[in-house]
Amino acid sequence: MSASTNRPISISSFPSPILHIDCDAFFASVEQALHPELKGKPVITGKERGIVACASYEAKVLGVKRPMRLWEAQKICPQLICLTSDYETYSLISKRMFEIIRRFTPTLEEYSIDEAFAELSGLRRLHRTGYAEIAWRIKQAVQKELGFTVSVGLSASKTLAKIASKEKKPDGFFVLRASELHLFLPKVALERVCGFGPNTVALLEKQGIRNVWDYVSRPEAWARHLLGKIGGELWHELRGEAVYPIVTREKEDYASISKTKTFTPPSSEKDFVRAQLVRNLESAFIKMRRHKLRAKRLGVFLREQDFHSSGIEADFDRSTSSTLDAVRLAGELFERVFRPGTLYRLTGVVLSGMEADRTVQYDLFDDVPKIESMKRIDKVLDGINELYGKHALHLGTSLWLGKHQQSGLLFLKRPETSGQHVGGRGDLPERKLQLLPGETFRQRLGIPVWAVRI
DNA sequence: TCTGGGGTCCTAGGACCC
DNA sequence: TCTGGGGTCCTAGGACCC
Repeated sequence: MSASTNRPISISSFPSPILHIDCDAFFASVEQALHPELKGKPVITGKERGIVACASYEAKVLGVKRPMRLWEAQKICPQLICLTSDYETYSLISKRMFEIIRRFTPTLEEYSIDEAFAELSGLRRLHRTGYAEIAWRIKQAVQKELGFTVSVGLSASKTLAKIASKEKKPDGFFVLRASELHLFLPKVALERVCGFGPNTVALLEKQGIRNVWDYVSRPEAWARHLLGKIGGELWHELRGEAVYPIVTREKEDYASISKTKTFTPPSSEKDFVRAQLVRNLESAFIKMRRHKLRAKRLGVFLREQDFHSSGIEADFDRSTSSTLDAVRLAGELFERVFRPGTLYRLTGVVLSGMEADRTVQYDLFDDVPKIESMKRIDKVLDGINELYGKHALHLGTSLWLGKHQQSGLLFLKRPETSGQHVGGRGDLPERKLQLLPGETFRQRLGIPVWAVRI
């Protein structure tokens, strides 16, 4: 179908003008704005993870992409400047951007650290100009005050505005009127729709859908049947009928916290994989406690060499913020997921059912002294780890000790902190504790390890 | 895109209950 | 009793996003 034969979708041109603003290479741009000597140079962030988290346009031009491995990027581009991510600064700049946009319109959604949606309806009188001009002024204000470019799209729905902002990236400005959709959408590839991932695109192509116009030309019922709820919603959004509202209230808390880690080479060694999992569990709990939350539910998953993953979830007896509390359940779930002989490349934990860790409601059967003691242990643990680095003090289970794996012990791997005392109640049989004196670990691992009985 | 890490939401099918 | 129909809740997995 050629564009000229398409009939316009008959709706007013801007029922609710929606702006999407998207920073260009955000992390790298912030670095360049803050350190002018980096301007015009190929810069990436993500050094601490060994991957390219964000590449400046100068780097992109030279073929550096996300998430390329660092050594690969440096091979392509020897003059590449690699920086450690500084999320605190990025968040600060992000907040400033949102504040600038809020000077123009209060209806703002902080969609991600470098993206926002805003509603402009009703603002023409206030600003004494048209929607496109308001959008242009917002772009100019942000760029002037932050010192880097952003791309702006203006259209009739969030989905269309997002397509529009990508249209001329970087430093883009694009107004997509609903009255022009029949001319524009035939040129838009399916994968440009936020919500159409690789699988959906493949499915649509099998149905003979080759671009977004093809999609919106089919009946809504067809879209809903093929792709479910989201299929129907996007069908409307792409026709300029806004379905998704601008969510102005700030996201208050996490719905879930997860930690995953890939290890190479893949392993089928059960104790090793379990150690990786428990390490993730520790990290997730540290993060959760930092945000003063506790979780009701724990999920555990393993990813195989071929990227297939499987996992299960279960509830804790009561919601908890204590790592020690969670180790046993994590172990049980692990036993149910782990399949001998399978090569795994990643473990992950997901904490969900989050609530504020304030009011403690002990019920009749809770072991109150034990809960209190675990809370004290966590406090000491977090304190020491803050002082000496993450995982300086950690659970024995997250050390890989081959067949002599133990849980319920904490290990301190810095000799200088050996004087620290961790209080609490022991709940392991005495003989298990005696099996593994610190000296044994020291010999086995060749690093100073201090077992602390709990 | 042969693939890092942290999130959200949806759904099909099973369990369980009238 | 092997035979309905239907509702709700849960769960594992999928898909997608940044």
